[in-house]
Order: sequence, then structure tokens, then C-alpha cells
Amino acid sequence: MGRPSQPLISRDAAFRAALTVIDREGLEAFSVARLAEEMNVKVPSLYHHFRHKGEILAGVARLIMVEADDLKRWPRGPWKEVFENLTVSAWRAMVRHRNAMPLIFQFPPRSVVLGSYERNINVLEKKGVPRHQILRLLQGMDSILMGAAFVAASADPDSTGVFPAFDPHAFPALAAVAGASDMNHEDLLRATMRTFMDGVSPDLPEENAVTAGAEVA
Amino acid sequence: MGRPSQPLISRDAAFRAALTVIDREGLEAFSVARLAEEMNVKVPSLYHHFRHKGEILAGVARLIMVEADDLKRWPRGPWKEVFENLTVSAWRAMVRHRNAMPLIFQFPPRSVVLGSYERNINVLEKKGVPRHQILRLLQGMDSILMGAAFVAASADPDSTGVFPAFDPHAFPALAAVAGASDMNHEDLLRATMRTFMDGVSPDLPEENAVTAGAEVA
DNA sequence: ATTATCTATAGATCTATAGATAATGC
DNA sequence: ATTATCTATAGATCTATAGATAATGC
Repeated sequence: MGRPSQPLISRDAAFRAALTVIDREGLEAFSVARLAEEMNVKVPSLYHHFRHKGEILAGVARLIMVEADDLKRWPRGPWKEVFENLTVSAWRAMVRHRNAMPLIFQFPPRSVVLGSYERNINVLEKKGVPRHQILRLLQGMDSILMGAAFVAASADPDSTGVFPAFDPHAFPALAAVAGASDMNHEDLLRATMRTFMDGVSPDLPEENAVTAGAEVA
Repeated sequence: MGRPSQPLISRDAAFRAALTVIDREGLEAFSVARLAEEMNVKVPSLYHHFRHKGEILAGVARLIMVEADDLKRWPRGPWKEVFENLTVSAWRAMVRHRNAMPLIFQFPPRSVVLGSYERNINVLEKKGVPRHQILRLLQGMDSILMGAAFVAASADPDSTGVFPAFDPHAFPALAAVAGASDMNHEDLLRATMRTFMDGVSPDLPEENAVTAGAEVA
């Protein structure tokens, strides 16, 4: 066959195809051979673009974090509301690619994460959030986001609520309090974020005035 | 050789040996053959005790969560303080076994988690925490815990602070705010938990009195 | 008779490389 | 001359099973 007129493979296309395979069939099912098949290409051709399998997997992890971060465009509005919505978007991206979660653990895309922190710091500063609160806020939200993604992604995708099906006789106290709540994972994430943001940055009347005046496009 | 007088293998011993291998050499390095070697035993002998590899890995995930939960003994004292310390213990257990993190994702030990919720609900009720706050509190803390474990476990184990080494010229805003803070992962977890707990359950004077009187052994 | 080990091995993968071939771009 | 594909294959693993063997416990 020899070299084709149009390249059949690009690194980016390979990352996307790999993610598709992982989304559809799970991380265990992924292999270089499986990826080649998905791209209608032969295995050694992929090794022309990548040194080893780990390079592909790291690219997939990066792709997901870029997708999660890409939505963080900070439209105008009160920063808590905007920040909450953007974090939910990031959470959705991670849950959408739940099968790939271990990759984000194994190949943390540091530059993407650092870039996201950098921009969010700048926006929060412009929005008038006191400087000493900013790092606290971002790091806490990051923990909450990653935890919620981890928990939701590892949960049974078919179950409606947050808890898996359980025998109420075996866990009576849980049955009593869980029965009262019908929150899903996303509601829970929002509630946790709001409580946390209000805790770090209480809505003092003067502060609201400052924040409202310091909004950013 | 035939059957030995004393059994060489128990399921529990196998789980522990597997965890040792994973802690020491990583999840990738784990195989049934590697486990057999670690236990000075042959591969088919392990298949006498387990149907397949996944059964072993699920047991490892369970073992870690039991270790994380085992410390939750609720000594007497103000519930926020006690709850914070117990959550830090659980976090430490997970970070100690960071290499196994993907297993907790892949084989979530539901019964252990449900049991932990059940007991914690009972204790918080006895400590006088208002009923409607309890589920909110436990679920939020769970997210924060899992997120902090995920983030800390995927971080460079050698780096001192929370952020990986980065070029301050590339991320100036981050450099400015991060330079001011010298928190490590554990400090950060504690700060986030406190903020969250105070947010869900503010320290009203009357409530403090009730809580103090309702402590549990 | 049952249980817990072993030896031996089937059979399926899977990663990665060597070397041929044909299109491209200087 | 370089680049991007292919064919062919080495070589390493890895999971799991079949069947022999010897100790146990009824």
C-alpha cells in the first residue's frame, strides 16, 4: 500500500478514537489493536505516531480534561452562580467519560489543570473575590468536583438516586434518612458546592456590591 | 506435593498479599502469577480459592475500604472535630494505598460504604445533629474525602505542596496566590471539611449546648 | 470422599519492531 | 530523501483449565 495521499492518522484523531472505544467498551477492552481496528488502520501505523501505548492513554486523559475545562468560559453574572455551573459542566464531562476515570488518575494532565487554575484565579480576582479566599475556593471546589465525579462515575449508571439499591432492614437508619431525600448526583454536587462557597465567602452586603460592580465579560 | 497439613492460602491472606504487591510495585505489575510468587505458591492453587482475577481485585478494594472505615470509632468529643479526624484517617488509608485507587473505582465495595453510612447516621443522630442535616453532611463529606484522596493520590508523591512544580512565568497569577500558601494536602482537606461542616451546621449557641450534652462513647 | 496443593499446558492476547512499499516535497 | 502506510512476526505475558498427588476428616 505505501504512503497514502492523505494521512490516515493524526495524533488527535487517534486520541478521539481511543476515547470512543473506551466510552463504548470500557478501559479493559482498549488495546492498540482495538484502536487500529476502530480507525481502519494497522497496528504498526499507530506506532509511527506514538512511541508506546501510554502516550496514547495520556493523550486521552488530556482530551477529557480539555473537554471539561473548555466550557469554563465565565459568562457574566454573579461569580458563585457562574462558577457552580461551570463546575457542573466539568463534572458532566468526566461522568460522560466515566470509563476513562482511571486514566485521569494515572496520567494527570498537569498543564491543563494549571492553566485552568491560572484563568480561574484571574477571573475571581476581577470579580472582586478577596485574594486570600481564592486559592481556598479553587482547591476546595476541585476536591468536591473530583470527588463527585469519582463517586458518580463509579455508581451504578442505572440507579436513580445517589445510593445503590440496598435492603432497608439491613440499613434502617440510612433507609430513614435517604427515603426523605430524592437528590440525584448533580443536585448533590450543587448543594455541596453552594455550602462550601458560602462558607469560604459569606454574602456580606458590602461584598455583594463590590462583586456586582466587578463582573467580567 | 499434594495437600499440605496447614493450608498455604486463605482468601484474606491473598487479598493482603495482593495489596502488598500493588502498594510496592503498582497496579500494572499485579498479575495472578505475581501474586502466586509473592505467596510462594503456584498459580493454579490460587484458582482453587478464586474463580477469576477480578474476584481478587474486588477483595483488595474491599480491604482498603475496610481499613479506611475501621478507624471510624467515634470517640467522645464534639462531633465536628471527631468527624474531621476520622475522615482524615480514611483519607490517609486511601493515600497509603494510592496505587490501588482505580480498584476502588472499578469495584466499589458497596456494602462497606453502606455500613459506614449507617453507623455514622446513628452517631450523628445521637450527637444531636438535626436530622435534615445528616444526609447532606455525610454525602458532602464523602465527596470531599474521595476528591481529596483522588487528587493527593495522583499527585507527585515527592512534591511538598499541593501543586506540582510549575514555571511561575507561565502561570503568574497562580504563582502569586500559591506562594502565599504553604498548605499540604492534609491541611487542605481539613480546611475544606471545616468550611463545609460549618456551612451545613452553623454553630448556633443553643445547638452547641444540645450537642455537648448528647455526646456518645 | 473431599480438599488443597502441584505439574503441565492450551490458547489467547498484547506490545513493539524489522523491513518492504509507495507517495510526497524539496 | 523523507514520510506514512503496510505485511510479517518475535517474544513476552497472562488467564484459566485438566489432571495427578497427597493430606484430611468422616
